Order: sequence, then C-alpha cells, then structure tokens
Amino acid sequence: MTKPLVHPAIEDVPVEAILHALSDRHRVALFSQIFHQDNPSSCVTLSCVLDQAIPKSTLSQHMRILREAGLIRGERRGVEMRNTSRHAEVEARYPGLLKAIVSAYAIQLEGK
Amino acid sequence: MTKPLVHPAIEDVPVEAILHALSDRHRVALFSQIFHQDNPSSCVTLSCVLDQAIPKSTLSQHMRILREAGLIRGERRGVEMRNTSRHAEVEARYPGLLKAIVSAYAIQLEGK
DNA sequence: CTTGGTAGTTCAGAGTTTCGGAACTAATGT
DNA sequence: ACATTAGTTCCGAAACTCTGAACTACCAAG
Repeated sequence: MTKPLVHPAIEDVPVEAILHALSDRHRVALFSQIFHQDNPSSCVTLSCVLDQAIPKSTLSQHMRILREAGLIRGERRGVEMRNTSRHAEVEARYPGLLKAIVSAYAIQLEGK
Repeated sequence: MTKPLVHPAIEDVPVEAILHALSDRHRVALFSQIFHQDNPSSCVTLSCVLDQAIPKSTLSQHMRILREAGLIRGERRGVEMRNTSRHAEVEARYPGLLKAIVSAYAIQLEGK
C-alpha cells in the first residue's frame, strides 16, 4: 500500500516555513528548477541540476521539506515521483513571494 | 574599546542567507518592525513587538544573524544600539525580495 | 510466480546549529 | 567611585540535519 504524502493547505503554512524551506542552497536550486519547468520532474532528474551530487536519502529529506512547506506537490507515478510547483496556490495567498525569491536566486547565479 | 560590528556587502550575501535570517518567527517579526520604522530602533524596544518575551542573549544572536545577512545596520549610540534596515541596498541587488517577504508576513498576521 | 532493477523512504547515530542563563563589557548617570 | 542600562560572549543542553544501510513499492523479463 502506497503511503500518503503530506500536502498541507497553503493557509496552514506560515511564511517562516516557506523561507526555511528555501534557505538551503540545494533546496532553493531544486525548487527553482521545478518552478521553471512545465512538466513534472522526478527526483533523480532534479538532483542533476545541483552543482554537487548529494546522497539520495538527503535528497529525499529535501523534497519532503519542500512538500511540507506547501511549495511542491508530489505524486507517485509508477516507480518514480512527479513533482510540480504549487506556485498558483502560494501566489494566491502570498502574492509575489515565490517570484521574488526565484528571481533573486537567478540574479545570484548570474554573478558566478 | 568598542568592538566592530560585521556588516557584509550585499554582493557577498547569498539569497539563502537572507531567507535563513528571515525563516525564524522572531527574526521576521523583528525585521518587519525595523523595515516599517523610519527612525532606528534599539534592541529592547524591538523585543517589545514580539508576541512573547525572549531572553536578551537570544535577542542578541537574532540581531547578529540579521546584521550578518546584510538586512540591517547596527550602530552603537552611547549605551544603546540603533538598528536600521538596509532595504535600499538589498533592493538594488534583489529587487522586490524584501517587500514580498514583509508583505507576506503582514498577510499572515492579518489572519490571526 | 520469481528474480532483478529502479525510484524513493525510513531509521538511527554522528555532526552541527540554536537556545538561554551567568558572567562580562562599555557608556552613562549620581 | 559605584550603580544602572544595553548589549555581547561563553558554554553546556536541546533541537535539528546529514547520510549510510536497510527497506518498500512498482515494473519488466524469464
């Protein structure tokens, strides 16, 4: 039996939790990728965008933190996980927040 | 001898550090207050805006984290510290970021 | 059905970070 | 000189994070 993934309502997520989820260099990179991507990304695919390889148990924890902060939705599709951004929902509650963060991250990358 | 406070150039502050600094309920409350205030606020004054009293050693650490993330500037004036927001500098590097976060925090407060 | 591989999760211990009381410093007032 | 106020530093306890090893879930081939 597939155990259910936790996906809080955005109303139940405090801003601090969103900022905390994105306050890690790996997680902000992973989320930016999902944010810009139109079709869902699997975890393995995602880990390729990171500048350094990380263990899969660590990746799994990072994905859980992003999920529990209401930032992404994860659905099991066969053997892999399809991750999509919950951008629209977060935007409805906290307008401009994710865009500002993702843009800031992009600006930071430019200067490297 | 007054020991010097650390104030990094915004260029040297990664977005993650800013998000980390604001990912704590006390720090985001403190920063929002400084952000909205025109004249500098002392630490004691600031701690009054928190919903619960916190020890002053903890407050001191929180202020240091905000300073080292480039979010505020602290100047000793006699016995107390004058804290001001470095909003303009951060805005120049990461447009819209602080406003989006502070607004999101305000929205969250509304719903309480 | 069984074996094998792939994608991701859970567990538990080591390592790191944060919290907060007590002792400290620095400036000012009496 | 002594007391007071505002903030910092130190350091041990508590809370969090990382990651290897073992595990689950699904799918495909034999």
